Amino acid sequence: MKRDSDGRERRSEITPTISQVAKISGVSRATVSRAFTRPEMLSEETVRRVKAVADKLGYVPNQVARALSTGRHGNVALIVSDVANPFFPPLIRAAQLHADRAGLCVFLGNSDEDPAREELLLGRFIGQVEGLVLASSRLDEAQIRIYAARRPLVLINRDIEGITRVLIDTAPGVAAAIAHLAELGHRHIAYVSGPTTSWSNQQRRNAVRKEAAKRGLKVIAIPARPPSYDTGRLAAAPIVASGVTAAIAFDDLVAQGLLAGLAALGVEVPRSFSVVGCDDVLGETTYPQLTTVSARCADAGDVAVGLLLSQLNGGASGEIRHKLNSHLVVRASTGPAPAKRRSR
Amino acid sequence: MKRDSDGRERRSEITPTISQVAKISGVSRATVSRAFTRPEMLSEETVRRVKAVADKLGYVPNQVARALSTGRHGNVALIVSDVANPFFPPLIRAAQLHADRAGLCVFLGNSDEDPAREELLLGRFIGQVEGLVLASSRLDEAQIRIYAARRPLVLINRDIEGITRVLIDTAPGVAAAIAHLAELGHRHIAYVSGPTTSWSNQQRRNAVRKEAAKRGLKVIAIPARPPSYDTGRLAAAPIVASGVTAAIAFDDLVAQGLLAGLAALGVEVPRSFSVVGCDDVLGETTYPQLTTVSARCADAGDVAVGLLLSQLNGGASGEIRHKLNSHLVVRASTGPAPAKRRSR
DNA sequence: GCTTGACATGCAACCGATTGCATTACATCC
DNA sequence: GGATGTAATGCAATCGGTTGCATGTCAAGC
Repeated sequence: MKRDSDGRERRSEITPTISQVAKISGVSRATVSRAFTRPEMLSEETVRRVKAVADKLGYVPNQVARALSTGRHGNVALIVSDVANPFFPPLIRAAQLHADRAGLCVFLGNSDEDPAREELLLGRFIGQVEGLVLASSRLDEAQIRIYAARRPLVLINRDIEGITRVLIDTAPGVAAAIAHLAELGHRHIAYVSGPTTSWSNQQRRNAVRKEAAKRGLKVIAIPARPPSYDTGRLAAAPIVASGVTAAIAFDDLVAQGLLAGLAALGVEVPRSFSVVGCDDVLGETTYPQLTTVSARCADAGDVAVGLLLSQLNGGASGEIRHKLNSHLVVRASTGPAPAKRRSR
Repeated sequence: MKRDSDGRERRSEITPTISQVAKISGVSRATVSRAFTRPEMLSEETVRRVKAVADKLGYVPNQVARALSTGRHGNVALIVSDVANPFFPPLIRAAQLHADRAGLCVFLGNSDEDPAREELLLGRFIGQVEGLVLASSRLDEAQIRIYAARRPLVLINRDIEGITRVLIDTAPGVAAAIAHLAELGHRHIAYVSGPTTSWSNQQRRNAVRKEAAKRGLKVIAIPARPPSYDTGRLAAAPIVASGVTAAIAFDDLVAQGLLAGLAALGVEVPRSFSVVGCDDVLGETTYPQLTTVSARCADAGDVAVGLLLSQLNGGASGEIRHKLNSHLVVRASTGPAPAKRRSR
């Protein structure tokens, strides 16, 4: 390596190495190494002397070199499909926190819903992490299996047999939402659906259908694709036209758009129409405050990292399929079905 | 290193190394290395052959080993004060994207507004990154200088002399907002203020005062601390009581809360009251859509990484104080001052 | 035919740690 | 006194790459 050639290298001159510490304290490099990693092997006197020298020099063991020799990097990677989607920040935050407590650094990757980009990131990360968490991965199963064979890997909201995964099971919450609407007198409702390929959307749609059938409600499906504020807003017109008195949306963003669309059409919520969201990431900040299904996204991040850690520590690597249940959070966007519509 | 001793090591056996590729393609390790880093030194035929073998084996150069030998890690760190604050995700996303394009991996740190935690993260990152970006750092100046001496470092919304920094200058946008309100006939407005110690809040408050004085508007300040949806909502009552006809909030979250508070009080926006936000992170998803000052937070992330990169590539490391200007985005939460109030 | 040089490739040292296996010194025990 | 054990430390290989400096090959030039 050419040194002294530029600013970066010059900087590293003032970063002391194990050899310098060894020389100054008059011991071998091995001893310095052990003073930090296995001090019980050395005499107290030696440890004290070496550490004193290290302190004076400002020596800190080089993580990179250590990783090369031990294979332990102290890093994990988290790849999400879109940092800016309000579903992810709480998840990221929780994952982060858990990793921090374990002394691990977190690489964050943003796949932008693009499998190719996701794989690129994976390739860059895999060599410098101990494990990976993939949230809402769009990669095909075969690819995921290849990476999972190389490093411990945990999936969030992706259901692949044999790979540790955390699934947010919104079915109970959605069922509760339908029950809630039924009790309020609604007989005819809409499901504003998300991506057809999404595991979450399938879950939610099935839960809506099942519970509605049980309660004798009629359900129509109106798409909002891709799920966003705008597609939610645009769904308002067909929904109102369809004559339903309530709608349950694929996620909070869609629900929020729907709320705006309804307001623009002069439909008052919850007086003349009820809206239920999903994920509970915006609920308190909409007007009216949104009744929604709590998806516990923060828990998902926390649990995923927890499972990863236990796998790293040689925990059982058997089939783990962790389900997070959900519940309904009733706020102000749902109310009794309007009489005139109900009688229709 | 003891191999075969546990799952992790066994896994790494199937991670191909440069030696395996070299052996199979019948060349030296140096040649394989060059096939990836300096292919122009080799014959086309050799490069093709080596790459074919590498592809078949799934070989990817080990970043850690490369970093050890070159001193270049290919990583940068981004530390923010709160991932979950809507201001940051767009910033993170943009920073991420820029780093990605440069082939760099991003460590994300979440300081949770805690200087001690921030320093802990910094210590963990510093040894394995080429540079750092600190957004809204809470660390004291001396600490920041120490780290900046070890690695290229860029600050966002923190103004420390001699350290490269990106400052989001919201003054022009705020001034435009005041002008906008003045033109709509408002004569008496409120500034819903944020944290007193915040650089951004100081900026914004001063801009409001200055422009209002210029236009002969009266301004009162109503605090919303800490800035949040809830404190914004609670500010609605005193604001309405004060008799002003418009308010400009410290950030979008506060503005959104205010919107909700006003609606709860039966005050129609924008018919009888106008609201302006700041940051433009929620504007399109509120109802009514929020008129707000675009703070270009995404640009801040992008520019910060850009500056970091140019510093890494030996660019001028002179005093850089990059200001991002702002502009007003007019949506639906502002309108003409109500006649009855104006005449008051 | 021999020098010259460009081009392609290999050799081996190096980056900064960790760690299995000596080696040394000294105390203990028979 | 010599064998044995144990605690403290050093030696040197290793992790997986990069790179300065040979070395070898072949065609062009004289």
